[in-house]
Amino acid sequence: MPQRQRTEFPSLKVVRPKRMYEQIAEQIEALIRNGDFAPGARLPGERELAETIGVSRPSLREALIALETLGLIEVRVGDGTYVRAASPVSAAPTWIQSKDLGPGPLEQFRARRAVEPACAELAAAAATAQEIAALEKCLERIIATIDAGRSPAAEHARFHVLLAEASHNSILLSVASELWRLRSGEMWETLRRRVEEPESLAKGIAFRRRLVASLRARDAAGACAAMQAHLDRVEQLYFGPEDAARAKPPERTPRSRRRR
Amino acid sequence: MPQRQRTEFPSLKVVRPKRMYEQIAEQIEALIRNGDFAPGARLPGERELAETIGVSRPSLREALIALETLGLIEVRVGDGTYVRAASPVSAAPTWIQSKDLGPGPLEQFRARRAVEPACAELAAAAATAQEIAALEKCLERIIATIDAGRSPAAEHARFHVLLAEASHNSILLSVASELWRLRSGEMWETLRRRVEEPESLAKGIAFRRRLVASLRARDAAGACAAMQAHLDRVEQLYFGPEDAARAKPPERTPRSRRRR
DNA sequence: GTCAATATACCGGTCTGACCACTTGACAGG
DNA sequence: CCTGTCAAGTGGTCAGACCGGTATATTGAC
Repeated sequence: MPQRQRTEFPSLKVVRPKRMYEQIAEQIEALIRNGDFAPGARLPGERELAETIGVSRPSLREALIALETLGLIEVRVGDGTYVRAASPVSAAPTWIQSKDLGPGPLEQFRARRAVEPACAELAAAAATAQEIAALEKCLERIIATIDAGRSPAAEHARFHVLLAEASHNSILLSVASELWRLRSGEMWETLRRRVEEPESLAKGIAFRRRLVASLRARDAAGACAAMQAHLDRVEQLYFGPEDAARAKPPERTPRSRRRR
Repeated sequence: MPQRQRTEFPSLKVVRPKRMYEQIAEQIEALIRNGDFAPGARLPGERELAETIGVSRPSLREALIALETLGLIEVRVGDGTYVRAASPVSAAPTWIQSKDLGPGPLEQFRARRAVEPACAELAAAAATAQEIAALEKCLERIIATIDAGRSPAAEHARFHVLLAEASHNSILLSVASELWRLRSGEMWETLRRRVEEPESLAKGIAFRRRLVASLRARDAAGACAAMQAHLDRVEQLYFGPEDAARAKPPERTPRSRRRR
């Protein structure tokens, strides 16, 4: 049962008190993942559930809304709350995971490696003239930024997100957006310096020119290959040639630390 | 301002009434994305904000919790609500997008095509013995389910999610989970029949055996190739040989229709 | 008997108003 | 100048109430 965080001594504060709705949400998610509530099953009514857990209806409601936002449950007005079909499949602990620190650089890069060639390939087939023009415009802006002596990191990100848009695939787009969003974090700051040298930047521009040309020519294979080559080069820069896809052991992440 | 969904005539019901908290969340997200509330800025107090928008505090709270769950804001107890540092990159309208109908089957499949070979490749390098054992156990369950004359769809999904887990890449895992979750929706019901014929199911089993063997042998290229071949075959079944990566025009999706 | 219209019980949606716990910052005392 | 205290403001939680929507049992007509 959720415990109200007591403050026996005002100044003794070990952990940040978990809000009621978080505790309830975790508890319900556990029940769902445990199979106590099967997919498609109907949860007890809000009033009943609240009483069972021992909290007020507003608090329970907040938890349900969090779970609904995460896509674990579905609330039907006037009917009831149902477990979404998610459970047998997604073993990913949405709630817990969404609260923790993100993946590391290498992990991000591996995902890029999977997604971006596909973006390039699809974009070659699906991109509209406007989208290609937008990519070219972005490329010009990258050049201008470099000429001005500033870091083109943001423009680079924009270029790749535009490319993902041009693929007309919403899933790839959302993954690419997320990857480049993560990449703007501080973790990459130091890594980035290695790439931001004149020679490397010039190669980046050449690659992007080649890519845009492939898109214009509707050359899917060429676009894909260009992206592959680019990622090969970047991987060398970032992670060195030894690389070797290290398989770290499961790595217990204690779930205690929180962002802030 | 949010409008209470009126029912002028009981039987005239055009759209499903949007719940208050959804309207409020959209509104606040729009304000954030518009820059009216800059990252790091503090939102007005709950009481004040509720009065400004013209809703009750509980409703406003529900909206804030939804936005917090999505990671757009951060609530500090006893202090206030703050806008999280959203990057300039992410153009993805989290809230609105997450509530809409998902992408179509072909779009989903294209994403699979990008993600799953990478999962197989990485898993060959990173999978632990337990994870490979779990995959084998799942494969056995698939066979048992087929022998029992039932559809192995859920087990198939589980197999691929387990594979994604074995890749030890949280991003690929979350994408794969999402893809297979979408796939359990009704949209695929009819499509699926084509694949669920004895001959096809047998090929699926053979592929999975081959894949697991590649993992055991730490043969990344082999695992990747097996997955590629499998996806080739499945693509034929689902979308026919003509395929040809049609570049549908932008396709205005009116965002009106809702699941259910 | 079958089927459609209706009545009703149940359920989620929303609101009011209140009290509690926490954070913060001003202020008085050392 | 530093420190401990206190008060104001903020989010957290609660209880209870009423509303409208949904599903189902009921009733009526055919």
